[in-house]
Amino acid sequence: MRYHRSDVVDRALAVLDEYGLESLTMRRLATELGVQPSALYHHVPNKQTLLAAVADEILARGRRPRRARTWDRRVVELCGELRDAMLAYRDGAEVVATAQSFGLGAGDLAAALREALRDGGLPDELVDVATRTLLHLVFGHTAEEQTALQAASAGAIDGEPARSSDFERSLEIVLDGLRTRVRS
Amino acid sequence: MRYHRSDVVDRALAVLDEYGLESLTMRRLATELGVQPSALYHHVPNKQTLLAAVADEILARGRRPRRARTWDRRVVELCGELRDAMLAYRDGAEVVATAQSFGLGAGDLAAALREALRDGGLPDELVDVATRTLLHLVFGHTAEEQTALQAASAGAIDGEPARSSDFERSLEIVLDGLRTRVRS
DNA sequence: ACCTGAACACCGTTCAAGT
DNA sequence: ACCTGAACACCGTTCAAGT
Repeated sequence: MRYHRSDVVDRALAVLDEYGLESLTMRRLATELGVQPSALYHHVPNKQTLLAAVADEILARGRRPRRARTWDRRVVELCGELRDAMLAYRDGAEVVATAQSFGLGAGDLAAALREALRDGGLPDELVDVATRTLLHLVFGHTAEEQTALQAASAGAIDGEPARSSDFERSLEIVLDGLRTRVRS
Repeated sequence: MRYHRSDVVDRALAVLDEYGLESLTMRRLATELGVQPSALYHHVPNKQTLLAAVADEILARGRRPRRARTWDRRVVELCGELRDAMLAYRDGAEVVATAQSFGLGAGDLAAALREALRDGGLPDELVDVATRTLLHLVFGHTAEEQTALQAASAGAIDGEPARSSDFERSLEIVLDGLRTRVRS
């Protein structure tokens, strides 16, 4: 039973998806792998790094072809890819958002978003702000949506069901703001 | 040395501001109050509730007169109040954002935002989405800004300094999107 | 190179008992 | 009403030692 780093990350993602982030402990993961907790530190320097790797894996598994031709359709496509990737795993939004807040992860998506905005003719000094605005929106909305979804599936249906169309509508508001600033 | 709930919350906020969220443990707080950990459970049912109360206190201390007359200036005023309130305490953004994600806190600000948007003539079906969009933006931006500020003050100046003007510019993008939809 | 065993320094929470 | 003392069931991480 000799493992590599990728085995540890894969198993961590499986534990996350089945039992949730609060159950994803180093000791629990070790038990799941049939190994002592200390053995994990041969593959990963610490838990934070492991979670960043899990976040990257979530994004990698959610990758899909990007075929939109106009800049605004491309933004919708990229934000949708990010949202769907996070929704595909339990607590995915929280894991990815936290990792990204430490400066890790989502680098590829962010770069692709920036490129779409630049190609669309958004002034250079607005490209970075707009990219961050869009990312904050996707993270914030998806985390809220996932919490609501998981609460609902756990039987606690309190308040609004947080409809999925809200995401698109929120995105459209920001896109309208961006269109105002695109050189014609 | 007999305490009330407000003493516990106040001391928790002091510990948060001085040592950070990761140091705000029930045991640490108990030591700070000169009391056994178990004594805290007389004033608060659990740590999550305590953190929600700390979040509310942060927002309460950040309250300021609201005097803007137009709906869009009012939105800027409210978002600025929220941001400044969170920035005033170490890890404030994370604490408030987390508490709000559990459906607690920021209720007053959210209601005021909703009111401003409705008064501004935004269609009813967009008021809630727009409010959430604005809140996600403020939470996301402020958390990122605070992380950068704290990293910078700790000596680690990596990457961009996350300029404060980005917040206003991000807000303006969303406001432009909203203005598109306001009935004239 | 990868893992075990044992330890260190912690957590949040409960509960009987005291005043 | 508020607190102590003691316990329960955990954490992340380190490090000498084994193969």
